[in-house]
Amino acid sequence: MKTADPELMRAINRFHVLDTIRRFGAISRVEIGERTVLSATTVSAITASLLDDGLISTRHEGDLRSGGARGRPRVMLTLNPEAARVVGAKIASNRLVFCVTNFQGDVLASLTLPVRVDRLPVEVIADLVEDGVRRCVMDAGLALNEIKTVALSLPGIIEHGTGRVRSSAVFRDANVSLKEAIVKRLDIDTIVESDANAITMAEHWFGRGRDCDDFVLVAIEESLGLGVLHGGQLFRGARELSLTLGDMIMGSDPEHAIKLSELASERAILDGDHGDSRVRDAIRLGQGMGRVRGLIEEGDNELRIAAARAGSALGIAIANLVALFAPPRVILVGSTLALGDYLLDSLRLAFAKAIPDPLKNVAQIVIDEVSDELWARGAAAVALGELYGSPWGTTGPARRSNTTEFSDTEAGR
Amino acid sequence: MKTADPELMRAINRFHVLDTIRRFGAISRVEIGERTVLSATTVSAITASLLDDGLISTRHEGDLRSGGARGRPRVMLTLNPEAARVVGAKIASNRLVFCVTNFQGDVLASLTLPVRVDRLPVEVIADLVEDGVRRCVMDAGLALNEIKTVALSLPGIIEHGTGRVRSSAVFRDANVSLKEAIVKRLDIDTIVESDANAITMAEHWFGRGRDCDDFVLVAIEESLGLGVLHGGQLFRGARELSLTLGDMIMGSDPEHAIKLSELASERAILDGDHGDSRVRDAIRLGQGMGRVRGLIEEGDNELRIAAARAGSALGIAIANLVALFAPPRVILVGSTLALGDYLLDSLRLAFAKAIPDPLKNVAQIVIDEVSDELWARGAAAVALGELYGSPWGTTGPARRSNTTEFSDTEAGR
DNA sequence: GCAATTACAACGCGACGCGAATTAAGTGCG
DNA sequence: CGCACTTAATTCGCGTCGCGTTGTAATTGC
Repeated sequence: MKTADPELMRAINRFHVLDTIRRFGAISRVEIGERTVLSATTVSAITASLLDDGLISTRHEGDLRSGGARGRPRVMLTLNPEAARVVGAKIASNRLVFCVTNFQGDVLASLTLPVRVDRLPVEVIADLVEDGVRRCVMDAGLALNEIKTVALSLPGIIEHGTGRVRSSAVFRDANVSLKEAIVKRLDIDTIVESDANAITMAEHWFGRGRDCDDFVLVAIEESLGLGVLHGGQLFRGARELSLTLGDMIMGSDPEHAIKLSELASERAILDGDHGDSRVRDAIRLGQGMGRVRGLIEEGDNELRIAAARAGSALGIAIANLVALFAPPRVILVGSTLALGDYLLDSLRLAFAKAIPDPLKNVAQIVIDEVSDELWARGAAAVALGELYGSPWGTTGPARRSNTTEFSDTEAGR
Repeated sequence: MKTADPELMRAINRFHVLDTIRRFGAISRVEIGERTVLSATTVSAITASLLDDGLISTRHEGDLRSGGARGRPRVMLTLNPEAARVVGAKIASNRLVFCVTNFQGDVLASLTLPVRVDRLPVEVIADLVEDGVRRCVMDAGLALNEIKTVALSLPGIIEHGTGRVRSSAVFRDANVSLKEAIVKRLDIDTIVESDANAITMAEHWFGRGRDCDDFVLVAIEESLGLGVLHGGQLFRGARELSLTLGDMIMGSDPEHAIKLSELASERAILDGDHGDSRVRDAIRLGQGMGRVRGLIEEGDNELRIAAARAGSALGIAIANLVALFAPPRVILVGSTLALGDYLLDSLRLAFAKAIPDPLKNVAQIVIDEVSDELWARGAAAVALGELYGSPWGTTGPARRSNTTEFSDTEAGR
């Protein structure tokens, strides 16, 4: 267990304040105090330190209290967007997506490389990633040494701590240290994270989970990912392993054990006899499910059934998750959602049937169709989240700024 | 999020020290410092405060360092067993089990009431619980006002915070406030917890999870319970709902959705055509599975198949849990384990088949057949765990003991 | 009996968060 | 135009925390 010392205490409160500023944008100190339940004194001290470190800046406008604004006006605080830049990336089997963001997660540049990395050797993938990162950083008008952290996200079972990829649909080899390969090439702090966790952070920071510190996210793409946000933080297993959903067994008979991924992954939906080359091409381009939807609408009954079957399986799996985690919200994302109601109707039905009665109204299900860029942005958010928590400045006590003290004393009197 | 203040800091470290003393029995201050990674100074201050509050006591013996014990001998510290007493209880459908423990969880008295509470109104059950608590406390030679907390555990979905029972196999009604009913009768602090969480704590404190801060426990009885220990603490869902396993759906088709409880609960195993009255009677007495094992050994093929089917389903469910939580250990408990290998062979086989390759060696499966009393003791441990964390003494700073100071100064010189 | 060794307590330091008092920076009314 | 009023933010002093250093206590070995 982590030992509790003043340093930890400050780290917690600093993060809390910084995160509050991020979430509510321009916000005054008083309001931070109200939201964090820290005293005004403490908030002042912490914000002074943050200002000193250049992580936030002041703005003397935007006080939007109701009309009669009596008293000393509030000084609004915002993140200093220039405080740091990070790169987030999504590695999928048929494309690499990069984005550079500033300190508050605004996208400065983004880049999609539609290359099929599927089953390539790690070293080759790492080369591609290096290339993408360098180009995207250049596009943002930055130099590589201005990037604080690179965060890579990909499907599969990832050891967050070590940056090892235990297994992934996009990797041929198992148990490779992706982090090491990237650090060797870029010499920048690198984080490797499951793509589901990345998009979970994205939803929490920018999307449908902004107002909610506890939710479960299910990512339905080629792989089936799972992200759990618990108390505002990503829930990682005991060994910092990321969670996956595709390996969930749907069936009671080990002889006929069917994994969820065999029912609900994109590959599974297409694995009728659809050798249709147009569809396969569309999938290469990452628009497979849109095409599939089109085919269903044109009357392809086989695909319709496959979609419904996938939806049913997912509905059940989600009900199982709700029974396990009892989250107030379940967010669904991923390219497979392009199937629309062909997937969702059966999903909702199966969920409703499967969810036990006392948990009926525990979880609200939210569908969110998101862009690839948001996934990459989520990876960036993972990186930023770690920056927010790490100590800046001079291992920094919340010291009163000495510089100001001098000028004040001399000029003022 | 909890705001970090000095009080929280002290609570954490105090708990940490107290818990270390509990786990390692007679232990010196230096050793506590090593184990908690707190400085010797801090440990001294905290232990002084704990001594002051009477929660621990010193013992000038038992220094078991290797032969050549040079230097000032270590003073060993132990919990003061008299510091508090709690009652733990297990409420099952056909029996109530109580135990009174002292501050370190030793059982002072225990009591089993073989009554069928199944489907009784809450008020009646509460009456029975009241009765049992009073009798058990008396058996321990104590008065009711010497009991600090009562912790009740029962199967089902429990809201730990409010003490409400959302649904339980032993309750006829849904969504009742058991805590309230008990407090009204006994006027003692009451905790309501799922029985799976209770036995999880029992395994952590006294059983097969002593050395391990992260594990998953599956309780296989009439109901199927799930306990998750994460970082040394019970993992509770966002709403402090306890987790259950029986509602996990084993199947992909919503039309034929089968809950795990329909395959692996004791009722399910017996629900062949076994109206055999001897078996039913045995079940009433809580020895059903032992009898079933006997019948299987006598050649009852139907039951053998049912047991194997249950094992398979459980093996798959456990594999799913491992895929979700990646725990280093999975502990299996519960009366159904009396079936022995008739259950476990198929369980192991199904688990091995279902677990995805990269997670092959993540989790070690441990079978632990435990007594009813341990469940009740686990409930007591839940109560004690909360006591360890709560502030004692005078909202107590780690003050240097004033009393001792006086006598020392006056007597010593 | 004295040195060496080890455990523990006492003291002082720096940092934290908080409440009360103080200063800053506006609005509104006469 | 100026003065009271109001609210925001800072400063100050207090109590607490954990930690490093120093001092003291209680042994063993020679």
